[in-house]
Amino acid sequence: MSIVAERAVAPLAVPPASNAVIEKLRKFAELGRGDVGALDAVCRNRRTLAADEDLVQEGRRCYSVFVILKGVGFRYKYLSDGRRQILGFLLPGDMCDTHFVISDRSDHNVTVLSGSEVATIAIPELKRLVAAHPKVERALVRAVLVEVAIMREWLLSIGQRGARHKLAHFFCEVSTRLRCLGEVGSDGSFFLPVTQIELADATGLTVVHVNRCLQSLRREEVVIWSRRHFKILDWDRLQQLASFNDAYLKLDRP
Amino acid sequence: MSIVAERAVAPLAVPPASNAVIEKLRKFAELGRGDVGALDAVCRNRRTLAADEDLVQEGRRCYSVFVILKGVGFRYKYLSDGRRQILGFLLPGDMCDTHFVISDRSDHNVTVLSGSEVATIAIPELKRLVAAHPKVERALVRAVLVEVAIMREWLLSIGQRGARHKLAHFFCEVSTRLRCLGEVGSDGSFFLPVTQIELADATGLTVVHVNRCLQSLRREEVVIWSRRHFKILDWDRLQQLASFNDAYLKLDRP
DNA sequence: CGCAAGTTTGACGCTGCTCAATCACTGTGG
DNA sequence: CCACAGTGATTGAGCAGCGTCAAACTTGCG
Repeated sequence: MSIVAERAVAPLAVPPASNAVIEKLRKFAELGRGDVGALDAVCRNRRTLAADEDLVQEGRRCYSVFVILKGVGFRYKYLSDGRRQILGFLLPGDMCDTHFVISDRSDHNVTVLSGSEVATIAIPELKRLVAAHPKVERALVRAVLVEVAIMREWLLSIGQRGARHKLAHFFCEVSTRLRCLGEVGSDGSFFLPVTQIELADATGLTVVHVNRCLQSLRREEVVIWSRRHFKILDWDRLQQLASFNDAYLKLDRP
Repeated sequence: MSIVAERAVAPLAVPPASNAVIEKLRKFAELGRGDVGALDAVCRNRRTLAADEDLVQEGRRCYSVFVILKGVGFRYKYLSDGRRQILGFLLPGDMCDTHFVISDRSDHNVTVLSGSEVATIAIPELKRLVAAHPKVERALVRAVLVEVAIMREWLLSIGQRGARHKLAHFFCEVSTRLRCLGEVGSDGSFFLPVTQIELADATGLTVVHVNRCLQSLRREEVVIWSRRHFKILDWDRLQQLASFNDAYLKLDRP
């Protein structure tokens, strides 16, 4: 039973000037040729980051926003005793902290995992972009709304679900989001470079307990994993465990 | 030791046309006379609600937004097994679901407590308002940012704090927000019409445990309460228990 | 090869949950 | 005015889910 996905991406259909952000925002609004061009231009300043390099730090002033082009990032916050809560994951195409357009301070940290690629956009540049491209602005606002909906679902999950159910929900959400990006194989496998430590901090559990729960999910042949590669064997069961409904991840264009 | 506040409001300083929303948004932007007038006009359609009447229901279409003028409301979400998570509280001046401007569906419920007064604003009316009054729009966006910051803090709290600390944090946050509204007496007392059931659903604890924790806080003379009236006796201790920092509730105007 | 980071396992016990009963308060109808 | 019901607060007993501590093991990497 191999865990590794056969190449999930479909490179054929991708138009010349495209990247993860463009693909994502296209789902939220009908973008014109000019919109796409402007988005592409604004993502020109790219870099690949070392693991655990913070993009944004609590309390610091920020003069630019970031877009994940490749890899995974997450927001997090510390408690004074050192406990950490992960607030949400950033997948390719996610733009973080668009709110710096209004406020230049952050109340939380953002980091990326091993060798992710991000684009840096200066705030004035972003302002010009949305001013000149109302459809892009609309799409960005929608993206933010989905992000907040995800936070509500996390509150529900962390507050009310039991440990196995929290993990099940996490896998449902992340794999659904990755599937939208074409990064889940037809066999339900995907690559997610998070450690059990991060899984723990995201769900409000301890590493030890996460480990045991994962194993029980493996024993029941729901999810298996091996070195950051996960594979969902029984989606129905997983969804049922999580009482997962993907509605909150989508925003129907009215 | 009486719990009830001596009248905390200062009716003298209030200008003729004002309400909770105007007061709140004034903290986020310098509003002109026209802005205030428009806000006042838009809040004309008021009504007082029966307890536990839902303003918004999950999955339903919505054609208007609501503003809390008096009283308390909250957002919540159910799990399929009936467990409920409260996602956040709405205090006077809070406008809920401004995002209906973009999407007309809600993924969660909103309700108000006993005899709150709300204003209903039709979406097109709100759109006209923000289009004609950029300062109001700016203030509304800021209000949303603070709301999201509160959600992040709740994720941290629910995920990482212990029971007593969750409650302490809850009291810190709510009393700080109420203080901004002038609804906390100089002796630290305030009226908050929530039951221990709601406290439990907000913190992800059970009623029984909430009760025991509250009592331990009372025994230690940190907080006391009696029929919806709370009084913070030892703010420093409470803040320390919660490791509370009010920064996330404020947005410095740059 | 040897270290560092992450995973896995075991033993133990506390925090917080469940179940269940009682008490207190408020509003209702007779 | 009181009996009664409904809602919320309080208490107790018992227990389990999850955390803590600690150690061994596995994998990646210079």
